[in-house]
Amino acid sequence: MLSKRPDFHEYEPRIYKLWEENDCFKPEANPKGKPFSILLPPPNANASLHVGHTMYVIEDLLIRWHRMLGDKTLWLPGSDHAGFETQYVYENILAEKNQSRFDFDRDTLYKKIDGFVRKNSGLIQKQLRRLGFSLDWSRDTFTLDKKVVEQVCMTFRKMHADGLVYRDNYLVNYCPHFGTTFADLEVKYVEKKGKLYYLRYPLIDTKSYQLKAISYITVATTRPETMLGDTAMAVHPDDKRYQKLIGRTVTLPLTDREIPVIADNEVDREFGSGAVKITPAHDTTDFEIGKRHGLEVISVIDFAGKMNKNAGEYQGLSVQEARNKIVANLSRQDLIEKVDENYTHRVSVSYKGEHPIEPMVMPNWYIKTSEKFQPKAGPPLAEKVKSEKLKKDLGVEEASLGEMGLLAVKKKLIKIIPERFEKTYYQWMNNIKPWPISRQIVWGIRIPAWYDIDKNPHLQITFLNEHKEIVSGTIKELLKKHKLEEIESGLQTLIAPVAAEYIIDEKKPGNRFLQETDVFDTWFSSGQWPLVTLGYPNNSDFKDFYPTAVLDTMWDILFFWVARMIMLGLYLTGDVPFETVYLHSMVTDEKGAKMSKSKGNVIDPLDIVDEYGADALRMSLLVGSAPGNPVALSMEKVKGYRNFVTKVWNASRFVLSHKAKLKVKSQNLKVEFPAYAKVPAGRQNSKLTSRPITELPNHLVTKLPNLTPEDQNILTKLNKTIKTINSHLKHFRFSQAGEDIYNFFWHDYCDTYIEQTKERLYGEDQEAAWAAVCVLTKVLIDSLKLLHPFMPFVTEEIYQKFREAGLEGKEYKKELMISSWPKSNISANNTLVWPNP
RNA sequence: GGGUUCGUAGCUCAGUUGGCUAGAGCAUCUGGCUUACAUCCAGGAGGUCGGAGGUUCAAGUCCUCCCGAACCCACCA
Repeated sequence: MLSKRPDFHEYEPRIYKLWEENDCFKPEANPKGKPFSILLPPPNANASLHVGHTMYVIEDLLIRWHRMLGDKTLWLPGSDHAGFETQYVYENILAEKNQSRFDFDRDTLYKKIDGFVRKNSGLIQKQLRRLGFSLDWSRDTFTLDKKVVEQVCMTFRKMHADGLVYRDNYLVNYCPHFGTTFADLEVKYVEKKGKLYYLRYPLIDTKSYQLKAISYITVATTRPETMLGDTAMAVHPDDKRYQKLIGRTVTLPLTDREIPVIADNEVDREFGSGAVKITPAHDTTDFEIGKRHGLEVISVIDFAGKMNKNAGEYQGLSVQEARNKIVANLSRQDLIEKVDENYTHRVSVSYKGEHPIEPMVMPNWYIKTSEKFQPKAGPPLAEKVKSEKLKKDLGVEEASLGEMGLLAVKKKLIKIIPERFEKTYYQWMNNIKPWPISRQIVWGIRIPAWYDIDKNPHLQITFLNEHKEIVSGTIKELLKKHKLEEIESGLQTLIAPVAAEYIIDEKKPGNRFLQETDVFDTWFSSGQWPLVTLGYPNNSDFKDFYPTAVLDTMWDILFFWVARMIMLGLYLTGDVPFETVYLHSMVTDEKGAKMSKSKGNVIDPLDIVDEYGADALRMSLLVGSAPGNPVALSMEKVKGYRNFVTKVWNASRFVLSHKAKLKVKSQNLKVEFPAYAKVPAGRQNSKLTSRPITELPNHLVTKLPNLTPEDQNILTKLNKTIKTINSHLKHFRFSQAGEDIYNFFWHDYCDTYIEQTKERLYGEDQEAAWAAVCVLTKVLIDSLKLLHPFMPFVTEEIYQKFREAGLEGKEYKKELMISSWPKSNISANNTLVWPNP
């Protein structure tokens, strides 16, 4: 008998164990079903559960539903090494001990972080279990597992062979604080108040007749210190004020250099003086302009954020110090026209820690995304690509990664929900830029490229010598004083010139080689997630489950992750990695504000699970949320669904108690519960005659002659509900589905139908009571099934109680979670029909 | 600058390809401790669906403009 209130603290862990021990989470539970799979977006290995992860309940909902439909269902878990994020966390720990990454060689630092991650991993897996997630833990994958590293390196090798990999000296978002570059997507902008300096650059040739009235040109800048790297001044070609100056030369103050005045459309005539200084080495726009005009790139800031040797007397100063000194010196020469002290502009900062980004020119590894290519080995693209739709549009034989990614969605091979994100996706894919895949950190998969030190004497090396002192220089110079073994074992960083020769190999190709110290961007490895987890190319999981059915994630990583998986999936397999992309809600606090530590409004989902149970939390996240829109999580809402859990519990308690009461009497009546005796005329020979009512298709049940109009009514409503819920789930309308089953159960079943049966249940007519219990049970069990994907724990617990009480029938599997989904059979005009015999 | 979305009851939001008197939860008011459940039940009040025009037999839903809010991308030297 059920207790008066559900004790979820007691049954939730017990039920999860029951499922796990009976292998319910494995696809082998339905070996003959058609494959249905979802990959859990891998959380950071060292992370603990936050409220964002709880939205994966959508995946559990889909997975549980399909499992009950009889599909061979796989939900595959994993965790991500989260390169930069994790190193960031670890460096903070080092800082507490007054240490930094510079105190260790590369390999030692890697091992320390590895130890840290291993110590902290596993926590989130436990927490995901508490939410009831039916993940197949036997297939758990970590992005630094051997098989993953091997595949990622293989992919890189293939891309290199296909001419998609290149190194370039490009202006990158360099963060001097972390010592690494960031992709554009990883850079944030913050509003900052600063000064706008108006600098005068003296004109040469002022004696010329037309120009004698002008002795200098003024430019406006927020970064006067970069003037040392200026290689031109630019004006708009149509700007009348400067027309005559185009092609002339100005002196670069504080230096002995002379720079040309050029014309470029990028220049905004309205801004400042309409003339702009061009520093290709330290500004994105300037870099582009410099490229167009073939300007020299003079870098004046080094990777530590200090002025370098090109800065002359300012060498060694920090950027800020140099700025002060330069402004003072210019001022002395009367070359500062004015200073706007209250200028608001947007400054680029790293997304973590918000340290200022210093645009820098340095060599990085890139993937070509908009150049057409043709695989060097294996079948040509057009043959390999599996979809006819895509093939047709790829043209005869060539396509770029970006084009393939774009077409996959345009041709509906992948559907994005909500649809409006397809437009955003197109916009991004149409303007796709080269993908920088190298990061200057140690925590990640090291790029398998090797430099022959004899052929590349200019490799720039930083290492810890045997006395643990940092030594820097070119390899050629360093080898004069140090042994190669000493350099290699103490290696921190290696920067190879763009032109450096290298070999791609997973193993060291020879004694006199050094490996690249950059690692792959985390998204390069997680971009291959569907392939590495399923065991591309030969594993049976890959054959069974690729392409996966649904990819569910928050919209903020649509480009970081989803787009990359699409491109890499198509590139390697010729097929899309998933058929539907579902972009779920961002969970906010009850006022709709984003949760953040600084705001102090962070809710720990496990606190909610402790107080109200996992089922209540799950329901709160599923109902009232629309894809792509935020879902506000309030305690009031959770409480409401906790009440619903109690309601389901009590209704079941009611049915179970009457079933128990009946059992004694039914023996007197010689009627075995819940078998039924009466079948409609003409169906006596049916196989169905000896089956319990709870197993019968609803359209048969409603025809039973000993049912009342109320019974018929609830069964009809149940049928309708099954039908609409199927439709909602099929179309990813989880919120609607949840609301419908909630309403059906609470209002139709409990408030209306249960009340209607009381007269019979408490009456004298045992046969009538028996019929009522039959229908009560039938509708309850079907409802538990419909509710199960939403609230797995309480429904399974109740189901187990019914089994203990003797719920008979072949169809009753041991666990509700692997039982079959209720069937509806209602024709278009909503009347019940007989099937053809 | 380019793009997307939102504005529906006091609050938080649903509302599918346009189709019966616009829904839910919470809050509120009235009445009930009826032996499944007071974490409950029965009932009520509360909305000119941001504003104005248009398309249509029919508009919360489609189109145009306006007002207000949020977000994404690019980026200001």
